[in-house]
Amino acid sequence: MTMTVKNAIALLELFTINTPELGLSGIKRLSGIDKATTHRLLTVLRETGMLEQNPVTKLYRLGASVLRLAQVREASFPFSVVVQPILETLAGVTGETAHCSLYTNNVLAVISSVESNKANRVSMRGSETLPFHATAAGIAYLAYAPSDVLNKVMKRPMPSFSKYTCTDPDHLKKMTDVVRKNGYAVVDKAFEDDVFGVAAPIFGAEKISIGAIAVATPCHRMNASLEKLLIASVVTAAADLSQKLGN
Amino acid sequence: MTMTVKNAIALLELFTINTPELGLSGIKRLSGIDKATTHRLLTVLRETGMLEQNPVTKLYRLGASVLRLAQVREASFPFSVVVQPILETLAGVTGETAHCSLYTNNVLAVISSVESNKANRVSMRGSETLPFHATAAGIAYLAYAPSDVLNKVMKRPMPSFSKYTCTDPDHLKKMTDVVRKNGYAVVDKAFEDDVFGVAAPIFGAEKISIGAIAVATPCHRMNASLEKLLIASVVTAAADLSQKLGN
DNA sequence: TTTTGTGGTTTACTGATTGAACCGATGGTT
DNA sequence: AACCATCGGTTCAATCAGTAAACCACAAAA
Repeated sequence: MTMTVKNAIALLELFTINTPELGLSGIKRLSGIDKATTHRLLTVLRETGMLEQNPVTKLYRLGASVLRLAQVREASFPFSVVVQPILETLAGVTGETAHCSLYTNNVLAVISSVESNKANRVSMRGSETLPFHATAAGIAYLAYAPSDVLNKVMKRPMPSFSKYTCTDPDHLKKMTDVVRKNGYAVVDKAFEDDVFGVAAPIFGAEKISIGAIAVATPCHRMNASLEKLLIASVVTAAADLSQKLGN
Repeated sequence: MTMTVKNAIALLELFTINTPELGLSGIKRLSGIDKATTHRLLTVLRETGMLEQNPVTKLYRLGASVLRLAQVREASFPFSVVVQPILETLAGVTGETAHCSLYTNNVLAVISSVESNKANRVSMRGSETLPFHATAAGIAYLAYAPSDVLNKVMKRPMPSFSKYTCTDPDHLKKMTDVVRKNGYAVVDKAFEDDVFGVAAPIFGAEKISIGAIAVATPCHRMNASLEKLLIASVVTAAADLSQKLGN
């Protein structure tokens, strides 16, 4: 139902850091929506300021309206501004890339990240949304998410990103059990080869997770003592954030 | 046409800094849309992450999706991050409240502002969008806007906010002529009693304005030398911003 | 008990949405 | 120059998704 609105929002979601500008044909291709429909949706989105169109290249990009909306949200429910220093501390203490993601639209959206200053580090460019089943952040989130979210994820296909990706629903469920026991998630090489991730959930009201805070390290740098440090730091950071959010 | 999407976006625009959380009935009241329709739109917006709902109070608020969208836009077309220091300088030099707004959805949306640190100052709280005909920012923008924008504004009713508000289309047009001659706009007590505003347009591609940068002062503090300072500072700031935006 | 307020749901009807086909322009190939 | 593939954008009849009125359950007040 209400496919029209869903389609319109879906068009907005096509714009990413790697593809910040798109033309009509590209949008049609990516969305799979009929070209005429796409064009009409784009027109409305342009008229409402959600999108802007470069008059010469005809390419569309996200408009000023999204800035205003984000501003309103930040003013009433500060997040980015609260997360930023926490991530900076986390990245500083661990020396690795730290990021924070929130549940939206059936994925985890990376809202903020601070990259390690080591030459060999994990970059978040191109990872704006994280799959639940293949990332530490995803597993950590799922462990404390409303139960229907976990069920939905288990029902949907779980694409494999590496030979270590968990693709079995039962296995996934067990991993969340472990997280609930430990309070954090550790995932090795499941999303990207050579990336080791540690994450802990961040809580909204009623002990239900709303996202996760995580640290990602190149595998070769991993060892037992670093792992200990990462876990302790991430757990602290997540608790700190949850508390600052007033929950 | 495509009223559905327009309505959906309109619902998002109802959330403001002063009313960051709204219930179904309130949204229905503000939007004038049928309750069932409103509810279904809200449901879709919630499912897509544009809105979140407090499970206990049932109130809706803007969701994490808007943060992600804003992040994408900022990454590809930095604005807030570029404007911020310029506004800080502007507010510092003039000692008055400075703000920057962009054209969206038939209004100027205040994207960023830095308030004066004087006790008696102009606050931007509650002024998230500015009417064209009654603010210095609006006039400055209109003077260099695509001609159809000015025509549209002149055709629509121009509500009066004070006894000095310009409500005559011809008068408005003349004001924009003056702006084009001077390069800046000066508007006295037209939007709020006791507020004096100076603004200059900021340019995108092709010498077409995309918004404005402005300074607002309590009237009683105004005098000829302060006006000179404001004008010079605003013009400089706007030019600086336009140039930094790469146009 | 009745009224008025929430948030939320169901229904038959209808008008808005859809998508194949089309258009004109642009740019590269042969 | 003729050709082909794209591009962005438009048309219009068929149909399907959205609408609005009425309804429900609950809570607080009168």
